[in-house]
Amino acid sequence: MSEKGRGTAPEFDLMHFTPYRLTVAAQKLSDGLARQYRTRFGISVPEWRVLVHLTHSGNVSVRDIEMRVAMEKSKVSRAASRLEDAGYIAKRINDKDRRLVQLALTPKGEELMSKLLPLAIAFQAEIEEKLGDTFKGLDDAIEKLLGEEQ
Amino acid sequence: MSEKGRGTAPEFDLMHFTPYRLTVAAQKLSDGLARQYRTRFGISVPEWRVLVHLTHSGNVSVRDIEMRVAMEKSKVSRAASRLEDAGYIAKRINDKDRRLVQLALTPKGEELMSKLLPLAIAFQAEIEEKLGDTFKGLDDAIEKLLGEEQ
DNA sequence: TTGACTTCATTGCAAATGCAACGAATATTG
DNA sequence: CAATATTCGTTGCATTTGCAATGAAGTCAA
Repeated sequence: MSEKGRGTAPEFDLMHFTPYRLTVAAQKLSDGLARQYRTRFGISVPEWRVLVHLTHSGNVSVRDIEMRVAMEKSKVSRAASRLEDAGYIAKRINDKDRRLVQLALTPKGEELMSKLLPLAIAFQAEIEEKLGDTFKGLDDAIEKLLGEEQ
Repeated sequence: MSEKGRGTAPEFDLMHFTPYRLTVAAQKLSDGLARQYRTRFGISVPEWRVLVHLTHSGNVSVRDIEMRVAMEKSKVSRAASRLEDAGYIAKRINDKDRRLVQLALTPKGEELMSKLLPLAIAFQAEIEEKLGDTFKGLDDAIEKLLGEEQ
Protein backbone atom coordinates (compact mmCIF):
# COMPACT_ATOMS: atom_id res chain seq x y z
CA MET A 1 0.00 0.00 0.00
CA SER A 2 2.83 2.38 0.81
CA GLU A 3 4.63 1.23 -2.34
CA LYS A 4 7.03 3.74 -3.69
CA GLY A 5 4.27 5.70 -5.36
CA ARG A 6 6.34 5.74 -8.47
CA GLY A 7 6.44 2.38 -10.15
CA THR A 8 2.87 1.66 -9.21
CA ALA A 9 1.57 1.11 -12.70
CA PRO A 10 -2.15 1.52 -13.24
CA GLU A 11 -4.10 -1.45 -14.54
CA PHE A 12 -3.74 -1.67 -18.28
CA ASP A 13 -3.86 -4.47 -20.80
CA LEU A 14 -2.68 -3.88 -24.34
CA MET A 15 -4.90 -6.70 -25.52
CA HIS A 16 -7.97 -4.66 -24.65
CA PHE A 17 -6.66 -1.40 -25.99
CA THR A 18 -8.81 -0.47 -28.94
CA PRO A 19 -6.15 1.28 -31.06
CA TYR A 20 -3.94 -1.78 -30.75
CA ARG A 21 -6.73 -4.24 -31.44
CA LEU A 22 -7.92 -2.30 -34.41
CA THR A 23 -4.44 -2.06 -35.88
CA VAL A 24 -3.74 -5.74 -35.53
CA ALA A 25 -7.15 -6.68 -36.92
CA ALA A 26 -6.64 -4.36 -39.88
CA GLN A 27 -3.23 -5.83 -40.60
CA LYS A 28 -4.50 -9.34 -40.38
CA LEU A 29 -7.40 -8.55 -42.64
CA SER A 30 -5.32 -6.80 -45.29
CA ASP A 31 -2.49 -9.26 -45.29
CA GLY A 32 -4.11 -12.09 -47.16
CA LEU A 33 -5.16 -10.00 -50.10
CA ALA A 34 -2.03 -7.86 -50.05
CA ARG A 35 0.13 -10.94 -50.28
CA GLN A 36 -1.79 -12.17 -53.29
CA TYR A 37 -1.49 -8.84 -55.01
CA ARG A 38 2.21 -8.72 -54.30
CA THR A 39 3.20 -12.22 -55.24
CA ARG A 40 0.85 -12.72 -58.17
CA PHE A 41 0.89 -9.23 -59.66
CA GLY A 42 3.77 -7.33 -58.06
CA ILE A 43 1.41 -4.68 -56.73
CA SER A 44 1.82 -3.04 -53.32
CA VAL A 45 -0.94 -1.60 -51.18
CA PRO A 46 -0.23 2.03 -52.10
CA GLU A 47 -0.19 1.06 -55.75
CA TRP A 48 -3.45 -0.83 -55.35
CA ARG A 49 -5.12 2.20 -53.82
CA VAL A 50 -4.03 4.42 -56.67
CA LEU A 51 -5.24 1.90 -59.21
CA VAL A 52 -8.64 1.55 -57.58
CA HIS A 53 -9.12 5.25 -57.45
CA LEU A 54 -8.24 5.61 -61.10
CA THR A 55 -10.61 2.83 -62.03
CA HIS A 56 -13.75 4.68 -61.17
CA SER A 57 -12.53 8.26 -61.45
CA GLY A 58 -11.25 8.88 -64.92
CA ASN A 59 -8.60 11.60 -64.83
CA VAL A 60 -7.29 12.38 -61.40
CA SER A 61 -4.39 14.37 -60.03
CA VAL A 62 -1.94 13.24 -57.40
CA ARG A 63 -3.52 15.70 -55.03
CA ASP A 64 -6.98 14.24 -55.56
CA ILE A 65 -5.72 10.84 -54.62
CA GLU A 66 -3.82 12.17 -51.67
CA MET A 67 -7.02 13.60 -50.24
CA ARG A 68 -9.38 10.76 -50.95
CA VAL A 69 -7.23 7.79 -50.27
CA ALA A 70 -5.47 8.58 -47.01
CA MET A 71 -1.92 8.64 -48.31
CA GLU A 72 0.79 11.25 -48.21
CA LYS A 73 1.46 12.93 -51.49
CA SER A 74 5.00 11.58 -51.70
CA LYS A 75 3.62 8.10 -51.25
CA VAL A 76 1.10 8.67 -53.99
CA SER A 77 3.74 10.18 -56.23
CA ARG A 78 6.08 7.24 -55.86
CA ALA A 79 3.35 4.67 -56.24
CA ALA A 80 2.28 6.43 -59.42
CA SER A 81 5.83 6.42 -60.74
CA ARG A 82 6.17 2.71 -60.16
CA LEU A 83 2.84 2.10 -61.87
CA GLU A 84 3.90 4.23 -64.79
CA ASP A 85 7.17 2.32 -65.12
CA ALA A 86 5.20 -0.90 -65.11
CA GLY A 87 2.95 0.45 -67.84
CA TYR A 88 -0.28 0.37 -65.84
CA ILE A 89 -0.96 4.09 -65.80
CA ALA A 90 -0.02 7.15 -67.85
CA LYS A 91 0.82 10.62 -66.60
CA ARG A 92 -0.14 13.69 -68.53
CA ILE A 93 0.19 17.34 -67.64
CA ASN A 94 -3.11 19.15 -67.29
CA ASP A 95 -3.39 21.86 -69.93
CA LYS A 96 -5.55 24.17 -67.85
CA ASP A 97 -3.29 24.00 -64.82
CA ARG A 98 0.15 22.84 -65.67
CA ARG A 99 1.06 22.11 -62.08
CA LEU A 100 -1.35 19.19 -62.09
CA VAL A 101 -0.45 15.73 -63.28
CA GLN A 102 -3.38 13.78 -64.65
CA LEU A 103 -3.22 10.08 -64.02
CA ALA A 104 -5.16 7.54 -66.02
CA LEU A 105 -5.18 3.79 -66.48
CA THR A 106 -3.62 2.43 -69.63
CA PRO A 107 -5.30 -0.50 -71.39
CA LYS A 108 -2.77 -2.71 -69.66
CA GLY A 109 -3.82 -1.16 -66.37
CA GLU A 110 -7.48 -1.79 -67.10
CA GLU A 111 -6.69 -5.36 -67.89
CA LEU A 112 -4.86 -5.69 -64.59
CA MET A 113 -7.81 -4.26 -62.72
CA SER A 114 -10.17 -6.68 -64.37
CA LYS A 115 -8.20 -9.34 -62.57
CA LEU A 116 -7.69 -7.54 -59.26
CA LEU A 117 -11.20 -6.30 -58.67
CA PRO A 118 -12.94 -9.68 -58.68
CA LEU A 119 -10.44 -10.85 -56.08
CA ALA A 120 -11.22 -7.87 -53.90
CA ILE A 121 -14.95 -8.31 -54.30
CA ALA A 122 -14.72 -11.96 -53.35
CA PHE A 123 -12.53 -11.03 -50.40
CA GLN A 124 -15.08 -8.54 -49.19
CA ALA A 125 -17.84 -11.12 -49.44
CA GLU A 126 -15.68 -13.54 -47.48
CA ILE A 127 -15.20 -10.99 -44.73
CA GLU A 128 -18.87 -10.21 -44.48
CA GLU A 129 -19.71 -13.85 -44.33
CA LYS A 130 -17.06 -14.54 -41.73
CA LEU A 131 -18.27 -11.68 -39.57
CA GLY A 132 -21.91 -12.60 -39.96
CA ASP A 133 -24.12 -10.49 -37.77
CA THR A 134 -21.20 -8.60 -36.25
CA PHE A 135 -20.38 -7.02 -39.60
CA LYS A 136 -22.90 -4.24 -39.34
CA GLY A 137 -21.70 -3.32 -35.89
CA LEU A 138 -18.16 -3.06 -37.18
CA ASP A 139 -19.16 -0.98 -40.13
CA ASP A 140 -21.20 1.43 -38.07
CA ALA A 141 -18.35 1.97 -35.65
CA ILE A 142 -15.85 2.54 -38.43
CA GLU A 143 -18.23 4.97 -40.02
CA LYS A 144 -18.34 6.89 -36.79
CA LEU A 145 -14.58 6.88 -36.44
CA LEU A 146 -13.96 7.97 -40.01
CA GLY A 147 -16.64 10.60 -39.90
CA GLU A 148 -15.21 12.44 -36.91
CA GLU A 149 -14.45 16.05 -37.75
CA GLN A 150 -11.16 16.64 -35.96
CA MET B 1 -23.31 -4.45 -73.52
CA SER B 2 -20.90 -5.77 -76.14
CA GLU B 3 -18.16 -3.65 -74.56
CA LYS B 4 -14.67 -4.95 -75.16
CA GLY B 5 -15.01 -7.48 -72.38
CA ARG B 6 -11.67 -6.34 -71.10
CA GLY B 7 -11.80 -2.93 -69.47
CA THR B 8 -15.26 -3.54 -68.14
CA ALA B 9 -14.43 -3.08 -64.49
CA PRO B 10 -16.82 -4.60 -61.96
CA GLU B 11 -18.49 -2.31 -59.49
CA PHE B 12 -16.16 -1.59 -56.63
CA ASP B 13 -15.72 1.28 -54.23
CA LEU B 14 -12.62 1.48 -52.08
CA MET B 15 -14.53 3.55 -49.56
CA HIS B 16 -16.70 0.55 -48.73
CA PHE B 17 -13.90 -1.97 -48.73
CA THR B 18 -13.55 -3.23 -45.19
CA PRO B 19 -9.77 -3.81 -45.16
CA TYR B 20 -9.25 -0.25 -46.34
CA ARG B 21 -11.77 1.25 -43.96
CA LEU B 22 -10.35 -0.65 -41.04
CA THR B 23 -6.80 0.38 -41.85
CA VAL B 24 -7.65 4.04 -42.15
CA ALA B 25 -9.75 3.98 -39.00
CA ALA B 26 -6.95 2.26 -37.10
CA GLN B 27 -4.41 4.80 -38.29
CA LYS B 28 -6.62 7.69 -37.39
CA LEU B 29 -7.29 6.23 -33.99
CA SER B 30 -3.66 5.53 -33.17
CA ASP B 31 -2.29 8.75 -34.53
CA GLY B 32 -3.36 11.09 -31.80
CA LEU B 33 -1.82 9.11 -29.01
CA ALA B 34 1.20 8.09 -31.05
CA ARG B 35 2.00 11.71 -31.78
CA GLN B 36 1.85 12.56 -28.09
CA TYR B 37 4.12 9.69 -27.20
CA ARG B 38 6.55 10.68 -29.90
CA THR B 39 6.72 14.41 -29.33
CA ARG B 40 6.44 14.43 -25.57
CA PHE B 41 8.44 11.32 -24.73
CA GLY B 42 10.32 10.28 -27.86
CA ILE B 43 8.62 6.89 -27.88
CA SER B 44 7.53 5.11 -31.06
CA VAL B 45 4.68 2.65 -31.38
CA PRO B 46 6.91 -0.45 -31.41
CA GLU B 47 8.69 0.87 -28.35
CA TRP B 48 5.39 1.56 -26.66
CA ARG B 49 4.24 -1.98 -27.25
CA VAL B 50 7.38 -3.42 -25.77
CA LEU B 51 7.11 -1.17 -22.75
CA VAL B 52 3.49 -2.10 -22.11
CA HIS B 53 4.25 -5.74 -22.31
CA LEU B 54 7.11 -5.40 -19.89
CA THR B 55 4.96 -3.45 -17.50
CA HIS B 56 2.70 -6.30 -16.56
CA SER B 57 4.92 -9.23 -17.42
CA GLY B 58 8.08 -9.07 -15.39
CA ASN B 59 10.91 -10.75 -17.23
CA VAL B 60 10.19 -11.43 -20.84
CA SER B 61 12.24 -12.53 -23.83
CA VAL B 62 12.21 -10.98 -27.27
CA ARG B 63 10.45 -14.05 -28.53
CA ASP B 64 7.67 -13.72 -25.96
CA ILE B 65 6.98 -10.22 -27.12
CA GLU B 66 7.16 -11.17 -30.74
CA MET B 67 4.38 -13.70 -30.22
CA ARG B 68 2.11 -11.70 -28.00
CA VAL B 69 2.39 -8.28 -29.48
CA ALA B 70 2.10 -8.83 -33.23
CA MET B 71 5.55 -7.60 -34.20
CA GLU B 72 8.38 -9.21 -36.11
CA LYS B 73 11.28 -10.23 -33.97
CA SER B 74 13.66 -7.84 -35.68
CA LYS B 75 11.25 -5.03 -34.94
CA VAL B 76 11.08 -6.08 -31.32
CA SER B 77 14.83 -6.40 -31.15
CA ARG B 78 15.47 -2.93 -32.49
CA ALA B 79 12.79 -1.35 -30.36
CA ALA B 80 14.37 -3.01 -27.34
CA SER B 81 17.81 -1.72 -28.28
CA ARG B 82 16.54 1.83 -28.57
CA LEU B 83 14.80 1.51 -25.22
CA GLU B 84 17.94 0.17 -23.66
CA ASP B 85 20.00 3.04 -25.06
CA ALA B 86 17.47 5.45 -23.61
CA GLY B 87 17.75 3.73 -20.24
CA TYR B 88 14.15 2.57 -20.03
CA ILE B 89 14.81 -1.14 -20.06
CA ALA B 90 17.66 -3.50 -19.23
CA LYS B 91 18.71 -6.61 -21.08
CA ARG B 92 20.07 -9.61 -19.28
CA ILE B 93 21.00 -13.01 -20.58
CA ASN B 94 18.90 -15.80 -19.14
CA ASP B 95 21.08 -18.12 -17.10
CA LYS B 96 19.01 -21.22 -17.78
CA ASP B 97 18.95 -20.71 -21.51
CA ARG B 98 21.63 -18.39 -22.72
CA ARG B 99 19.99 -17.83 -26.09
CA LEU B 100 17.25 -15.87 -24.38
CA VAL B 101 17.49 -12.19 -23.59
CA GLN B 102 15.43 -11.14 -20.61
CA LEU B 103 14.01 -7.68 -20.83
CA ALA B 104 12.87 -5.71 -17.82
CA LEU B 105 11.92 -2.14 -17.06
CA THR B 106 14.44 -0.03 -15.23
CA PRO B 107 13.23 2.36 -12.54
CA LYS B 108 13.43 5.07 -15.17
CA GLY B 109 11.28 2.92 -17.41
CA GLU B 110 8.72 2.43 -14.67
CA GLU B 111 8.62 6.12 -14.10
CA LEU B 112 8.02 6.66 -17.79
CA MET B 113 5.18 4.17 -17.79
CA SER B 114 3.56 5.85 -14.84
CA LYS B 115 3.15 8.81 -17.17
CA LEU B 116 2.25 6.94 -20.34
CA LEU B 117 -0.35 4.58 -18.96
CA PRO B 118 -2.74 7.19 -17.61
CA LEU B 119 -2.70 8.83 -21.02
CA ALA B 120 -3.57 5.54 -22.67
CA ILE B 121 -6.31 4.82 -20.19
CA ALA B 122 -7.85 8.21 -20.71
CA PHE B 123 -7.57 7.75 -24.44
CA GLN B 124 -9.39 4.44 -24.26
CA ALA B 125 -12.16 6.02 -22.23
CA GLU B 126 -12.43 8.79 -24.78
CA ILE B 127 -12.80 6.27 -27.58
CA GLU B 128 -15.46 4.33 -25.78
CA GLU B 129 -17.37 7.47 -25.06
CA LYS B 130 -17.04 8.72 -28.60
CA LEU B 131 -18.27 5.42 -29.99
CA GLY B 132 -21.10 5.14 -27.53
CA ASP B 133 -23.38 2.24 -28.26
CA THR B 134 -21.40 1.24 -31.35
CA PHE B 135 -18.37 0.34 -29.26
CA LYS B 136 -19.57 -3.09 -28.32
CA GLY B 137 -20.31 -3.94 -31.94
CA LEU B 138 -16.80 -2.92 -32.91
CA ASP B 139 -15.23 -4.89 -30.13
CA ASP B 140 -17.18 -8.04 -30.91
CA ALA B 141 -16.22 -7.89 -34.57
CA ILE B 142 -12.56 -7.34 -33.77
CA GLU B 143 -12.69 -10.23 -31.37
CA LYS B 144 -14.00 -12.40 -34.14
CA LEU B 145 -11.33 -11.23 -36.56
CA LEU B 146 -8.50 -11.68 -34.10
CA GLY B 147 -9.77 -15.02 -32.93
CA GLU B 148 -9.76 -16.64 -36.35
CA GLU B 149 -7.52 -19.70 -36.43
CA GLN B 150 -5.30 -19.30 -39.46
C1' DT C 1 29.79 -37.83 -27.06
C1' DT C 2 29.26 -36.49 -31.54
C1' DG C 3 26.80 -34.59 -35.39
C1' DA C 4 22.55 -32.87 -37.36
C1' DC C 5 18.65 -29.99 -36.38
C1' DT C 6 16.19 -26.34 -34.10
C1' DT C 7 15.62 -22.04 -31.60
C1' DC C 8 16.87 -17.36 -30.39
C1' DA C 9 18.38 -12.66 -31.13
C1' DT C 10 20.95 -9.63 -33.98
C1' DT C 11 22.45 -7.63 -38.23
C1' DG C 12 23.04 -6.50 -43.39
C1' DC C 13 20.73 -4.97 -47.08
C1' DA C 14 17.39 -3.32 -50.22
C1' DA C 15 13.08 -1.14 -50.27
C1' DA C 16 9.59 1.84 -48.21
C1' DT C 17 8.39 5.69 -45.35
C1' DG C 18 7.73 10.59 -43.47
C1' DC C 19 9.14 15.02 -43.64
C1' DA C 20 11.15 19.06 -45.31
C1' DA C 21 12.87 21.50 -49.16
C1' DC C 22 12.73 22.52 -53.78
C1' DG C 23 11.33 24.38 -58.44
C1' DA C 24 7.67 25.30 -61.42
C1' DA C 25 3.10 27.12 -62.10
C1' DT C 26 -0.69 29.70 -60.60
C1' DA C 27 -3.29 32.95 -57.56
C1' DT C 28 -3.52 37.07 -54.97
C1' DT C 29 -2.60 41.51 -53.54
C1' DG C 30 -1.24 46.28 -53.83
C1' DC D 1 1.71 45.03 -63.90
C1' DA D 2 4.93 43.65 -60.31
C1' DA D 3 5.77 41.48 -56.11
C1' DT D 4 4.42 38.12 -52.91
C1' DA D 5 2.12 34.04 -51.45
C1' DT D 6 0.20 29.59 -52.37
C1' DT D 7 -0.37 25.13 -54.64
C1' DC D 8 1.37 21.06 -56.87
C1' DG D 9 4.38 17.23 -57.61
C1' DT D 10 8.98 15.46 -57.06
C1' DT D 11 13.14 14.49 -54.70
C1' DG D 12 16.89 14.20 -50.91
C1' DC D 13 17.72 12.45 -46.70
C1' DA D 14 17.50 10.10 -42.48
C1' DT D 15 14.88 6.56 -40.42
C1' DT D 16 12.16 2.41 -40.38
C1' DT D 17 10.79 -1.81 -42.27
C1' DG D 18 10.75 -6.79 -43.84
C1' DC D 19 13.28 -10.55 -45.01
C1' DA D 20 17.04 -13.54 -45.21
C1' DA D 21 21.37 -14.81 -43.34
C1' DT D 22 24.29 -15.28 -39.49
C1' DG D 23 26.24 -17.06 -35.27
C1' DA D 24 25.58 -18.63 -30.73
C1' DA D 25 23.16 -21.82 -27.75
C1' DG D 26 20.37 -25.60 -26.92
C1' DT D 27 17.99 -30.25 -28.19
C1' DC D 28 17.75 -34.72 -29.91
C1' DA D 29 19.06 -39.17 -31.58
C1' DA D 30 22.40 -42.60 -32.80
